[in-house]
Amino acid sequence: MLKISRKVEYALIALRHLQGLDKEELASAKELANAYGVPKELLAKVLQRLAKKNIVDAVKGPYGGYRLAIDPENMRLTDFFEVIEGPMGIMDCYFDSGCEQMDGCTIRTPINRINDSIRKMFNNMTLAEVTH
Amino acid sequence: MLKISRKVEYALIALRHLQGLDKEELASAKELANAYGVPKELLAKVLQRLAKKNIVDAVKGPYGGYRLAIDPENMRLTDFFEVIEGPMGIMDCYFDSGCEQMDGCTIRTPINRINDSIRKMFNNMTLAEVTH
DNA sequence: GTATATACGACAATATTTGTCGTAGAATGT
DNA sequence: ACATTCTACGACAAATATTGTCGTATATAC
Repeated sequence: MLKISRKVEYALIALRHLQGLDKEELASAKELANAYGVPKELLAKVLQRLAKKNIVDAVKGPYGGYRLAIDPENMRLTDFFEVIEGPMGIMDCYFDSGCEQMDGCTIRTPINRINDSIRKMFNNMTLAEVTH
Repeated sequence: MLKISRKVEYALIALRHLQGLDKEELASAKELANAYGVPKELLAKVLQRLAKKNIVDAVKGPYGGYRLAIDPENMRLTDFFEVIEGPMGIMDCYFDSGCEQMDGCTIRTPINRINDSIRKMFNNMTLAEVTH
């Protein structure tokens, strides 16, 4: 329960690496995958996702790769997580969904309070706190 | 990400119900399952787990069932969650495990900080806050 | 002894996550 | 022009985890 996914894990590792590079310096998916023993294709996909949201810049072609596009100090952990996975909630019914028990469910409200607490917590943390 | 499981959900619903009963009054797994439209066998298993940990009392035989054995005010949410699922951590490497990247992993420390924050949060909440 | 409940392990079905593959497009160097 | 090396992206396969079911044993009430 309450696990973060590999994708998030890979993203954090990659970002931490990018953060250590000189400005403008690039690292390719292949490079990163080799360096950390992580499946290249999957890591690439995660990076593509981050690129789409302008968290990293992607440079195509030979000598291409990725570089950090934002200041980790200014990125809330909530937002970061939600770029990679969907919306973050301790229960599905928080955001969607075809839950049948809508009426019989007696714990929705308290559960949502927990949800809010977690969100609040992640809202108060920046990406920098994880990537160092 | 960060979802609680059905099992926990069912447990909370059941406990909330038990809390509404008179002291000594019992509710059977069947009753609860019907009342909330939840698979009986699974709910039963969860209740058995709670019984084993003396969170509820189990009474066998006809007219048997379960009743609350603790005061929800005195039960940390962390402990409750961990009765039903295993140890709670945002990443597996927190508690076990056969993670290969032990050396290459650069984000273990910060991730553990997050872990601790979540645990701290749940430690400061009681079961009563969810079951009302 | 029969009916009804918990206890519990084994197993099946489902859903989710993780990982792989194939193909296309963009930039670079020859 | 063309080969190389990278990103982009969708489709699919494999692995894992969750959820749900079933069978059987045991305790209790009547």
